[in-house]
Amino acid sequence: MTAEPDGEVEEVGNVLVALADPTRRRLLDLLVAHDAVTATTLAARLPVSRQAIVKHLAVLDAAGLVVGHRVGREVRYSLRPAGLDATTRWMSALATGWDRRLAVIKRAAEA
Amino acid sequence: MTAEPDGEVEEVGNVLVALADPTRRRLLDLLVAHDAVTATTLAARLPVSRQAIVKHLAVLDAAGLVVGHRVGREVRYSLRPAGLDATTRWMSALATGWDRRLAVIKRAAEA
DNA sequence: GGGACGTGCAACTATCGGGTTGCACATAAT
DNA sequence: ATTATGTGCAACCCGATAGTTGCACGTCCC
Repeated sequence: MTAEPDGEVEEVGNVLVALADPTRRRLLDLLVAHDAVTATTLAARLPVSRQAIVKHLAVLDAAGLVVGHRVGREVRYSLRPAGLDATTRWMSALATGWDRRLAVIKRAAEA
Repeated sequence: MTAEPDGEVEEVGNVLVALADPTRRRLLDLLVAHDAVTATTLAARLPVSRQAIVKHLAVLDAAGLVVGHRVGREVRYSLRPAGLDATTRWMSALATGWDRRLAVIKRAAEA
């Protein structure tokens, strides 16, 4: 009914899963502060091992929220703002959908 | 620095975790279509048992996305649109924060 | 009262996800 | 050439979670 581009729904799912983890959210915060940072550097600022960070970055990358590009022997990770777009849209659409639905119910209740 | 109301961040986390599960999302969709529905009814429309549904509804309730009120021997569940508000705000703030940050970086790169 | 229907609680299983350690490999730096 | 630093890969541990089944209890209907 809403004419979804189909792959969109899976993309949103990936982003939601990615954002559901607190360590991953902290990671994104760190990336806002310092762009193009290496996994090792990030690990120094969080209470988990570098490999844990790498796994998290892989999840964020799969969700399209982050990219890593190689510079010599190190890999610098950066944010990817466009990765949030679809999910932000999905979420506000959900919210307005709920509100509209609720309005209908309320109106019906008053009849 | 952003003067968060503190408990807000945990609330957002709960909502993100709740939305991360596909079955839970389908459940919310069903609730948009039919308000004030019982867990048994919902179970009939999904490929999982009633108890699984009940657990999911408990998670959604803890996240503030849903409420159940008792009517006789049955419990009817309804959406709770306000539960989305904080998370929606959090997310668009995140998006605009990223964009601003990116703009700064771009400007610096051109200098 | 007695069946039917819906809910609540508990135990149990199995998979997934976040985290760890250990080591091999590649790229700098001296 | 040797050392140091950073990445990549694999095996493993453990707690959380999505799911199940089974049964007891409350409530409506005849």
